[in-house]
Amino acid sequence: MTNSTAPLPAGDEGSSRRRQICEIAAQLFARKGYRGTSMRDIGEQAGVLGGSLYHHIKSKDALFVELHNAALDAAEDRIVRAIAAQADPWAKLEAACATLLDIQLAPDSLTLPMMNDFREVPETVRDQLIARRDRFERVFQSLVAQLPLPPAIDRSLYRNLLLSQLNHAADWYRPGRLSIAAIAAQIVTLFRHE
Amino acid sequence: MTNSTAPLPAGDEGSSRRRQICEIAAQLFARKGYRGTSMRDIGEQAGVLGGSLYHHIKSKDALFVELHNAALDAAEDRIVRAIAAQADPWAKLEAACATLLDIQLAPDSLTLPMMNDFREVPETVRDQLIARRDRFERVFQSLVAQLPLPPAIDRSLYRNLLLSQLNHAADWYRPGRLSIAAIAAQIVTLFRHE
DNA sequence: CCTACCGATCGGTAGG
DNA sequence: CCTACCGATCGGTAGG
Repeated sequence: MTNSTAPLPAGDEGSSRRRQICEIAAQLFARKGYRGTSMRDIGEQAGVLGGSLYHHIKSKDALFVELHNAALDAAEDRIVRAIAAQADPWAKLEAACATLLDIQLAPDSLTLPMMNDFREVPETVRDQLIARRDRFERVFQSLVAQLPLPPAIDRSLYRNLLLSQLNHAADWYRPGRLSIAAIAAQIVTLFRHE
Repeated sequence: MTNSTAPLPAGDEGSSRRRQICEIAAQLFARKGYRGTSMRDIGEQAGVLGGSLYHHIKSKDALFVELHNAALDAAEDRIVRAIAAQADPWAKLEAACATLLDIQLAPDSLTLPMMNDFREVPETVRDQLIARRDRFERVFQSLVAQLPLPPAIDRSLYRNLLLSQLNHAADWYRPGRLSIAAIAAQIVTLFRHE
């Protein structure tokens, strides 16, 4: 499982160059964060000066929101498909976890590492990111609703804990020791209570 | 349980004013992050201009490292004491989790929310933070080593997952619904497998 | 602790 | 896509 389908929006025109810039920007944002990435950084990777990028994009804010939402669209799509291939509620959960983990940990991931940057981002941007993320998390809400959990477990907390676990895996993950699938399996083992 | 003992280093001289500045800085760093907090912001809260702070501190970097390490010292101390009050390995784990969670979620927490800022920080600073954090995590390493876990569970992964869970709780936690102790209990329930 | 400033960097724009 | 620049902000310093 790799992350090769680029989660980038279809450009409106002159789109091939624009896509290239978006890919570069996504990679930089993912690696160095919103504030840690300057327009000049993006320009440098693209072989132009920072100011020249404004022919293709409206603003840094708008670019980030666009990339973030496109990444969540792609992630949601992959996860929904992975879930559909399973029948058992626990199998569905594991498929969803393995897919999200794969997205978060893929070495070429231009996707979600920026999902947790909320504090780094201007308020107007933050509101848009949170709205999209909340929608994304509904997939997991419905997944958790179907689990035969013991009544003592709080499902809302359970969902938050699981998502937090998956979304921050890149903080501690180092390639080589355990496979991503093995990690997903261990997480689901931990969360499996009935 | 509150977080009232300020985790701040003893000043060398003129220390009362210095302590005050450190408290203000810790609060701002915790709330807005390393890059999101300017020396001028800290000065404003302290009633002086940004440049005036340099009479009390050497640099922004050094201030952040100092606050971070002092916070970890205080956290480690509280956790070690909480563990010592318990005999059973699972009870020890729950005491440690409840304490760390309390530190991370205390509304007046000037402590660890900055523990996860690693990407926001200059490299030389990052290395120092990581070294101190690794030492902190040894407490949990020994805690996990004492648990009667099923052999299928990877203890290194288990520790990383647990710490990630506790350290990022502030991302989703909203006061009012579940108590911090209740959340800690649910986390330990999830992680309890034998 | 302030005034006054430094060199660097930022997002963004005008005008070609 | 570049040149040339804007106003703002940053960490930090000299000199008092």
